[in-house]
Amino acid sequence: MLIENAPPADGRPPKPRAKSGSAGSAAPAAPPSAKAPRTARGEKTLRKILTAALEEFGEYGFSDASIVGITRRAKVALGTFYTYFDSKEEVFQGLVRDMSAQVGEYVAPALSGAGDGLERERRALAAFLRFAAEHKQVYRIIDEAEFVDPEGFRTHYETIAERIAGRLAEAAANGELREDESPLAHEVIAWATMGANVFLGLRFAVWGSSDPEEVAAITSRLLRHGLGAK
Amino acid sequence: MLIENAPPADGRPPKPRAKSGSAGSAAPAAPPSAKAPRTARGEKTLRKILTAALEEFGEYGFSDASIVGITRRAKVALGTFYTYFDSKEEVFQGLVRDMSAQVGEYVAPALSGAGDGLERERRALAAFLRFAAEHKQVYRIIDEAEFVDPEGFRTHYETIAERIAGRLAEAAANGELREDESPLAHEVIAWATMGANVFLGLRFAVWGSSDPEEVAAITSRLLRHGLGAK
DNA sequence: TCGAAACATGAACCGGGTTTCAACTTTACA
DNA sequence: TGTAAAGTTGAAACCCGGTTCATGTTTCGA
Repeated sequence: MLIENAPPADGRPPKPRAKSGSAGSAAPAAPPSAKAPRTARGEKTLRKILTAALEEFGEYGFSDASIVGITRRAKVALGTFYTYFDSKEEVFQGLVRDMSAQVGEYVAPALSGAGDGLERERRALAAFLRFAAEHKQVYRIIDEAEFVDPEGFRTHYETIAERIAGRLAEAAANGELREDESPLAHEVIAWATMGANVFLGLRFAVWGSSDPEEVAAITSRLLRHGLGAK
Repeated sequence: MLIENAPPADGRPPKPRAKSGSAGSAAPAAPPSAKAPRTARGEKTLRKILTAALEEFGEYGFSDASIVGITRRAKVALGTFYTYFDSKEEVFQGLVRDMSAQVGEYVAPALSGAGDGLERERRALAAFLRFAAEHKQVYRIIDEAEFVDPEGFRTHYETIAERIAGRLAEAAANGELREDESPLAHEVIAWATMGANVFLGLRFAVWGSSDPEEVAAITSRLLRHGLGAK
């Protein structure tokens, strides 16, 4: 019986995992390791491929999506794909990092402006729900990253959780929050909040389409006052 | 041509989705459509295959998992697999339904006993976290169901959300909860709670291993009193 | 204008995993 | 004990999509 991710009983060779391209947060698109385009034409083609990949992966999911499908959508030849990416995994990774950043950029503006910490959190959720409704493929891709690009997936959520925790700490320092002595508290609350947001997005933006403001308002009351009577 | 699941823009043939076996909640294991074993020997073999499949999928994920891998673990011949299942997708589906039920059964006992509604919810979360820690493969499989068996995935979470919402309604009827006039409120809160629980499981039980009671306690305070000062 | 580097093309290669199947073994039951 | 049904076997057919590569085209700086 398995202990903790014990190595397989038999000697199955571990899957080579493509090393993550540095990518960083430079240009809008996410060019991979050492295959960045050197030309205006190349730049354009790369962007076409990334857009096509987003659609293809968003529609079919990773394994049913095909490179041919991507290049057909992008209206380039099959081989062109390999001018910019080493493998199917690699585009996917590029996409995950790109999309991850995009969510952040979309939500950021909601964080500035009037109101206390919890009010900012409310606006962040509303923004996130709007984003999810408008970009359902992105949602799917980030979810599937758990399996195709675990590192990217983890980084994505850890980053968000840290941001939330940071804001909580700030609000706490301002005396806006009830105190919770547990050292784990901030992190737990951050992950709880994030999980709530993600599932609300899935249910009320991707699957259904309720008013983001209303959903955010209800959740915000929950976060501020809790459910207990009195 | 299919109506639901609108066809892709181009003429790509829609993936045939195996019709879900009735399965129901009869025997412990989840036998598929019309291939249930008729013999003690068969029953045993089926169980071996299901156990092996759980390990294989849990370890490698759906697409990297292989039928050969499953049958090797189960110590049966490759062909035997097809005595019980029509395809790789079908075992996975069977597993999802099985695991979904298992989570429910594990958590159920925590719901009876002393305490008000929110206290029961706290115990449910603690139980869930224990389950997640002990069955990381299950966690992974249910997550991956979003892509391999969307219907099973959706059913799983809708069922849980309904249960939570039901308990909330009950607690509300008992006057235990602050009132929220919005008609959406119960459902939103149920999904928020569920999402929080799932992410807490991922972070503090699957990835990390914090004390379930502590995590549940923090979350419970959040749910009861909120974060607001005073 | 010219040449080298960047880019584009798509047929063919290739490997691996799913699924089939005909022969064989075990079980159930009269 | 006999035999039909249930179950088992694993080699091989089959399929399919990722990846390669030799050839042709475009870009761009000198």
